[in-house]
Amino acid sequence: MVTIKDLAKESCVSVATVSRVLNSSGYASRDVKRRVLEAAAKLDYKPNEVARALNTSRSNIVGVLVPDITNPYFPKVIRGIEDAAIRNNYRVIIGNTDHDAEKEMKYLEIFRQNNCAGIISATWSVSREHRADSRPLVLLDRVVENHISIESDNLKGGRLQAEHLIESGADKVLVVKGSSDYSSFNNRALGAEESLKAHKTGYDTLPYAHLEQMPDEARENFMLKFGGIICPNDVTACKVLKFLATRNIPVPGRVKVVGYDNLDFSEYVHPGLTTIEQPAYDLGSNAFDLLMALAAGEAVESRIMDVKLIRRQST
Amino acid sequence: MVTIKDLAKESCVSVATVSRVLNSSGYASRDVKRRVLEAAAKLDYKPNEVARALNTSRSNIVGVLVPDITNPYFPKVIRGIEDAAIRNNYRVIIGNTDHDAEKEMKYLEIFRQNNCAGIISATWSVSREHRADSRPLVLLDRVVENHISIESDNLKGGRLQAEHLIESGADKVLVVKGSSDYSSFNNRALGAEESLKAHKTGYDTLPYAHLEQMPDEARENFMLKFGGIICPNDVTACKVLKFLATRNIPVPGRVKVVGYDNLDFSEYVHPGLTTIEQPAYDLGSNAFDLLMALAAGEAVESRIMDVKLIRRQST
DNA sequence: AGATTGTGTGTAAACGTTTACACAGGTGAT
DNA sequence: ATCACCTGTGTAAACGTTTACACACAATCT
Repeated sequence: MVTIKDLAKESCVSVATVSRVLNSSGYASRDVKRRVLEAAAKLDYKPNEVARALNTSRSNIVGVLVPDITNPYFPKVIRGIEDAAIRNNYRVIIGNTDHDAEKEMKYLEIFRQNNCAGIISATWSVSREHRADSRPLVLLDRVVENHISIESDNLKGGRLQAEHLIESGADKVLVVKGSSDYSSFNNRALGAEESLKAHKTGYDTLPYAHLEQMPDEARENFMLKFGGIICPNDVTACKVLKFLATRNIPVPGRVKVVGYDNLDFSEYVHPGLTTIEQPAYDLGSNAFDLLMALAAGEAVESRIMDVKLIRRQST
Repeated sequence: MVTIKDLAKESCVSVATVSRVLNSSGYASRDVKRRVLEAAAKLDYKPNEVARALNTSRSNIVGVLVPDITNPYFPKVIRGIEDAAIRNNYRVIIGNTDHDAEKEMKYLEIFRQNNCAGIISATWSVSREHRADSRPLVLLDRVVENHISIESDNLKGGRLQAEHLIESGADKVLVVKGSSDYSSFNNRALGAEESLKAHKTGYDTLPYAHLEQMPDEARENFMLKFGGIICPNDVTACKVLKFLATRNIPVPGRVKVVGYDNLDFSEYVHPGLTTIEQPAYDLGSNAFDLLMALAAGEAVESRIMDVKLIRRQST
């Protein structure tokens, strides 16, 4: 491994000077600068990030916490973070928490042990434990008092879902709910209910978990009471679509279905899934930008990103 | 941050002794052991991984290279790696290479700068550049001479696809090919063709890229020449399914479709996709185990994992 | 002329570990 | 009694950086 010492020897200056030239901090004469830079190029010098992190107590690694990378919503978000990170010469360590507070804490500890520069978290119980830690933190898709967060406009998304169904002529609507642990799911349902009430459209709500455990016969009968179904995300919507197809219930003829997320494969199911697009990738890259601003001590504000309706054949 | 020095002070021994106790290396009296361990518990000491990595020139981070985490096949693999890593007190840094050799090199450099313990790579051009590096390397889903690799049995998978179609009574079969840059895709097609020949079943092959750019009319007519379609992966299969549904071609009545991967959503498309399941998660965790064995200097051999047919309604 | 300021460079400490080496005391064999 | 060896502990160097501090010299100001 070629170190700063090799450069010092090669260019006949001290390591301090080399460091200063490389980081453009402090003074250096034209000639010395040239010599150091040439030596660095000649020896193909790359600074050791570990040594740097040790010295400055701050690595260029950011920790990212997600419930489960296997959930198809997250890869895009992560890719957004990763790309932004690399552009800024940062790396990303991902932790899957499985909604488990203990795993979260374990990862937080790991991030600390690695002198991570900051944390982006899409899971829920962090904030309390995080208080002991002074590392910058950006919350993704969940809002907690006194923390910077970034999310998409879930209320609006919910409203769009409902309005679209109403416009498409659905008489009575079923609002399928996601896990109530997440503010994002709650807000989507809230937005939808708000619109349905405003338009005086009849509706019912039901957590997906309940729907799933109903026997097929009962589930079919229950669903047939509605002309439109609002789902908390596309995965759920696809399961609903699948069920309806299996029971030979025409979509959108008999019942219309609208999802949320606009996952890649929502385009490929049949009928194509009408859904709300959230800018998953941008959510990730903006989260990273916020984190950097935070780390730089800038005044930053939480951000809400816009969503839009994607019309397809399921409505 | 509580350091080894604090422990030394607290338990009235030198830092060297503390380090030895903590790592169970070298001697230590019963009493000293107890005092150090108690101090560590009392102060909630966690070793700083950066300092350790600097000293030993080996961090407990492994680098993972994938083409694109957004490709739905990879999250499972990565999750497998991640879980195995955490179990062994390792962390994972992921790099998306987008099949770009330059990005690969950049990530390899980054891994080096971070004193990474090893590399798991699912991309193609690494091996040549890697030679300068002595870091342990495990190749995933691709085989290269003189490198340890792990993959699923693509030849067998291809055979299973073909045999199943033949059994289901498909007269003539279309083998849709994936990118020829990947040995995995090539082997799948090879296995399929092998079986088709053995059973004297007529077939044709076509890269998916070609299929995709045909006008709808022509594509329909072309597809209707076959009773069965073999796809290189589930994403492709879903696109094909979608096209057939749009053109009102009955599946499996008129044409049967078989995919490869058994992604989560393959169960939720309609009709449910018959496919080959590869153990993505286990591929990942086994890759990590191989890497550890390699790093420990053990003699390890490349591994091939079994695949199996998942029957659903598309055939 | 002397004081002040700006520029350029080196010395050495620090970050938090691990580990080679030295040394001391105890045990058992000769 | 001498030697060898094992056990237990401390000192200090090393890993590759950054940076506080000191110093030297030149230019500018009074």
